[in-house]
Amino acid sequence: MSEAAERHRRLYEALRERICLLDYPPGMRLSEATLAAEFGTSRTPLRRVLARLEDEGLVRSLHGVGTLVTDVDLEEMWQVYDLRMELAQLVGRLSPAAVTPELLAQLSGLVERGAALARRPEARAFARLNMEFFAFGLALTANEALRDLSERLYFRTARIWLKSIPNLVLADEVDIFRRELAETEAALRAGDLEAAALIRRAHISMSVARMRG
Amino acid sequence: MSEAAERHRRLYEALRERICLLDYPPGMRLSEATLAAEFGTSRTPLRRVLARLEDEGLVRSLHGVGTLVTDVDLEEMWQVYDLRMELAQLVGRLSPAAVTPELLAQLSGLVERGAALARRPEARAFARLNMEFFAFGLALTANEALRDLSERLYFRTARIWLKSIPNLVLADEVDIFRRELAETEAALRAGDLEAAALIRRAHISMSVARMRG
DNA sequence: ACAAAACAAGATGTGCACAACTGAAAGGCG
DNA sequence: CGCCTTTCAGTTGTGCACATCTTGTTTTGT
Repeated sequence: MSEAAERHRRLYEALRERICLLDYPPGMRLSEATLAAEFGTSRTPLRRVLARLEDEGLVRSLHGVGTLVTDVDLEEMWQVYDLRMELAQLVGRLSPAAVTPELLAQLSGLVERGAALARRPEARAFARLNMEFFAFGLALTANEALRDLSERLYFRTARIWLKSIPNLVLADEVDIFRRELAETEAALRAGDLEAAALIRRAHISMSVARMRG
Repeated sequence: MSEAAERHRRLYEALRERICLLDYPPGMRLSEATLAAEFGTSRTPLRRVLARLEDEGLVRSLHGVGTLVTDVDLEEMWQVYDLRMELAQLVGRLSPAAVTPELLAQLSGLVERGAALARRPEARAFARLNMEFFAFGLALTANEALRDLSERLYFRTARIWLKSIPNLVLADEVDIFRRELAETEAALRAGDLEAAALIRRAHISMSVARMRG
């Protein structure tokens, strides 16, 4: 990968994470000049990154105003969740990947970190772990288009989950998440990818219900 | 919409159409300077458009070489078609729209143009009609994310259909397309959006089978 | 004659200066 | 005091010059 592409990916993932972890809350004004200075580039490559984030709906640039972090429209987000659920289930049906020992080992690592999180619950660490579990789920399908679309939708909705945490009981959420991890591990040990996908869908559905309630 | 955004959309749609109608065949080298001159802008806004096309996988920019129209990797495309079929079916289930008289009138227009196409079959006109029918299909769901994703995938695969036409019998394809239009019209007149979605999925599936065969 | 090196043309990537625009604060006036 | 106007600081958008890179050609040395 070229040096320019490398930098683009680095900036893109950094900004996306800051937005999705609410370091840059909805409505916040990002300054191209400031960000460019922070990352040690000029505005030009940075603008290339912001353009991508804008195409993906995470920011919106207004001439003369600034680049604003988009707000999450709840009604639209529930629709996105509807779609995410369907895509999650498709992971089990479209080009399912082989369940390798490496994959199981990776999942065991997540389970362990889930246990650590239960001992000392913390929203931000939870959000990160959640992201990693999502990335793990993507590895279960070889359908690249499905992975791309799922990722796109995930990062589009990731913020509202973190935003809902104050209204929920963090410890309960961690417990539920750990159960999902355990269930997923059981399904994968049995080599049943479709079951794992259904579990994922079920948990997304229940998570939405708790957030809406 | 701002003037800049308007121009962006205009350039984007123009280039996307040229790529998908094979005016710009895979492998063709686009010159930023030439395109900018044609559209009467400088390279800067044009590069913003090319960046978007690159993020969507339609072109690829190589430093020192040029901006190349991507080739369609068949194995990947069949995966995309798998996904398109699922999304097409979802249109009937996720936030189905109301079947309005305007919608039916629009479909009647397409049926009429299908009849005209049958009298004088022509690949390019067929491709355009196909695109419009696709756009019509999107109007059947109110789920904006589903529309976005479907559109993305459609334009990602549109080229291989046009590329396969020489291996198929154009008149037969037109007939099949007209049958799909008629079936869709029947389903919508009955107010059965899910049936219309299933018909769409079935025809995508059969179309892929003919292209692969 | 051939191979390797140097050159040239042309492409995208970058940085900078300026244009266009917005929102708020300051100032003037009834 | 209230309201309109003007000014101003700050932001994104644009155009241009140049850096960097690739490829094909030309030149040169053996």
